[in-house]
Amino acid sequence: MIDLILTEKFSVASDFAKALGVKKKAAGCFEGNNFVITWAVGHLVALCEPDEYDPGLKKWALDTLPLIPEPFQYKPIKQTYGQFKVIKKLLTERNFGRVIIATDAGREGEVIARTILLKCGFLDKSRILRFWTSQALVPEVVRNTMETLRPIGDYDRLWRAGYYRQTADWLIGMNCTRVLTIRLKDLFSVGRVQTAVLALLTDRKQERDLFVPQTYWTLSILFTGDKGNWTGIWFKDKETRLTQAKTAFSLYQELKNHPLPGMVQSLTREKKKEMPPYLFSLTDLQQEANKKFGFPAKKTLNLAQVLYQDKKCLSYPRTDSRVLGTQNLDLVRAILQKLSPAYPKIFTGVQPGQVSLSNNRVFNDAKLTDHHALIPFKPLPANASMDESKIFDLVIRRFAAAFHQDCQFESTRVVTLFAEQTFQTRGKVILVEGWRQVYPENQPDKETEEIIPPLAQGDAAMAKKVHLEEKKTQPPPDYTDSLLLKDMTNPGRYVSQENIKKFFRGDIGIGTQSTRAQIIETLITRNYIVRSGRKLLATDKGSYLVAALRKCPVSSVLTSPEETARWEMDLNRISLGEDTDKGFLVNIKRFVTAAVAELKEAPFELKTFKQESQDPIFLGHCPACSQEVQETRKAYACTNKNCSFVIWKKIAGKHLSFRMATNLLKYKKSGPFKGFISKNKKRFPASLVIQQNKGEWQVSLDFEKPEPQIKPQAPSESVCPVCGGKIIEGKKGFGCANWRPDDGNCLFVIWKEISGKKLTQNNIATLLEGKATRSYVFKDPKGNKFKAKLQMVHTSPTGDAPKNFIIEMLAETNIPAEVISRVPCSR
DNA sequence: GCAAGGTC
Repeated sequence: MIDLILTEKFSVASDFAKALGVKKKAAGCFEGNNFVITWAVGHLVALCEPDEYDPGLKKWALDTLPLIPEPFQYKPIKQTYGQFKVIKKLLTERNFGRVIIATDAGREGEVIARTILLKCGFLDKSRILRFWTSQALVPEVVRNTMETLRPIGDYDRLWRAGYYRQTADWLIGMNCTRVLTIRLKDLFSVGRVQTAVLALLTDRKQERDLFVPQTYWTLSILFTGDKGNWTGIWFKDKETRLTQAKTAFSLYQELKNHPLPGMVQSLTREKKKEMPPYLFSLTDLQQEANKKFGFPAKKTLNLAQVLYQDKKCLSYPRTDSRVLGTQNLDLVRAILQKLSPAYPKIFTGVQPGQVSLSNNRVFNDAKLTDHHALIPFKPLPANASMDESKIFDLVIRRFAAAFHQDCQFESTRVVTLFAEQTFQTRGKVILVEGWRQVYPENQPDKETEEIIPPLAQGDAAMAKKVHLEEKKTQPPPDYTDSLLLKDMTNPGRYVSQENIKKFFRGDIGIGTQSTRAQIIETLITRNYIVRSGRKLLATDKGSYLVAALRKCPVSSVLTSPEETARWEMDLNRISLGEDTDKGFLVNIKRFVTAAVAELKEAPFELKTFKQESQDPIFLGHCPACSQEVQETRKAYACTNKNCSFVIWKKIAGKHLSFRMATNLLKYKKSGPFKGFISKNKKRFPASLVIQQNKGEWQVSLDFEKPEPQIKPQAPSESVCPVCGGKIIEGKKGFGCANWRPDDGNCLFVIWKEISGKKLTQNNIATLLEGKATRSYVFKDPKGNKFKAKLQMVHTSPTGDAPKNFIIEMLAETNIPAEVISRVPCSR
């Protein structure tokens, strides 16, 4: 008999095919060796829209609410109908011995499988088995798990929890959105996740608006003694702040005029350890990329998806886990072997002893969720973009760090007594770098780090200088993607009850890995929040919605992360079978009915909202004048008023996406694309080019065969990556034309000669594009020859200096490989 | 015109 295997996505199906020796690929499935392996594309089946129950519900009207379908119905999703048909055909036309469900091991995976089976009318549970593992699907894991298939009935509870999640979200979303939109006369979407997240943002805004900074003072003394200098900060009862001006100034005077030396009162040295960070979950990666590079959560997800799907060098990115399964030890060994020679500096400190199952910060089955942590599979392919390589770099460093030893340091605390007051000095000396050697840029700054002389108790301390500093208390910071993701993952801090708090920490969040980035974008498109630089700020419209809901005792629950996370906890209990679950949906229906009734009657004050101005997003630079090009309603147009350059969004009947326009600007040529429509309504393919026509820069269609990507021929056709100015040739380098102080004093330059190698114009053009050159021979200062590639990269160590470029010299074997040396792009 | 959850 032949068995059917159904996976959640194509990549998993191909893992199965490999493990089970199935070669032949039929339409929409693999077949051979007594298996047919097919796949879903995430959800293939969705809950019906209101008007699919009743066409009358197309119109939004108060008297049709609440909408509570009995029973709920499912429909195949249009976009993936093709794959649904393949599965349906297999299930109905062929007689399989067993149907093995191998969707992801979690609640949504169960929903995906069950709704497909339901919609295909395949209900013979005796033949359905569940494949269940969260380990990385290397062939051995697939084969082992195939030996321990479970009856599908074991997962009925999980399916029920998933069904409740799905229907509860539908009921809350459809009903509350409709009633509020009608009552407030403007589109106001409401949902279990989005509204709770919005409330975090509006609360933060309010907190900051109402914040009154308090002035306080700190006092410090630069002490000097036989052994050297150290700075002590005044403290009393663990408090270093002086809140009264009078006290602060009189103490300052007293210390300044104090004639006698003080002495070292106590000195404590403590050895401490810091364990390596956990491997990345998606949210962790998004937070880190946002902090380091300012990437929005969605951008990081997209980049990771490309690295997983196209470049195949990262594992599946949408994961909640920070650990791997114990069956993946050999996989880890193999990966380390592949990566170590490619990135020797990063992997040199890996401890073989840490690559073992006793390292339960890495290998921990109990902490595995649907997927395992995000890890690298192989070196980054050479065709990766700069942004992709940044993400990859974060992941391999995390991976390497996990197998290093702890960082060990000695922390020292000195208390100095002076004028009967106490002063503390803290120092930290790293004894064993351990995993921190993977993050050289994060080392404490040698110059600012206090180096404490080898003091001993009783040493005399002379005051060299007394320093009084006035400071102000700070409000909590505005949300960024990073901070918001953190609070969505860990809403524990919003929970008042201590016992629940524990459970929330880590285990329960608002939204899921796959959707958190999307939720942020949804709030933006609904005009509830705006992006301003790296910040995410609630708009008046967002604050108005939250305030309106909070006036209503029942509906206000939606604005409470605590309450919505509690629902999530109930669902968890249902999936574990720890709860009689009958009440859940009844309660949700009761809630929705009460909320709708309340919102129908509530006395709202109507307000209208203008669309708040967004920070414009630039596509690139204008070929005519080098100013920024920006998206408008109908076009992508130059922001310079005196320049008429424009790329229309519709050309010959075809819509140009933001991405297409961006590429077109960057390479002056993009495509070919299908789907242009001629005057006699025929469809035809063409490329888009930007070229000069009678002195005017224009977009036109090009029917020639596609050429490989066009590079700027000369550096002078490129623009300065710092300020967008023209690049001009100087004696020793190509630099920014805006170098004069009056023009912006831009100091960007690429020197014509680097370590003995003279760069060609082509080299410089390549560098300006952000790409790596081919390998050349260079000479170090001692005259030794070495081979390397050059690539210009963007450095922003603290996030405060966004426009700083350097040229890295990369060892020739791999990209982004070992950086041998760096040359700043600055005069 | 609406949710949240998958995957692309």
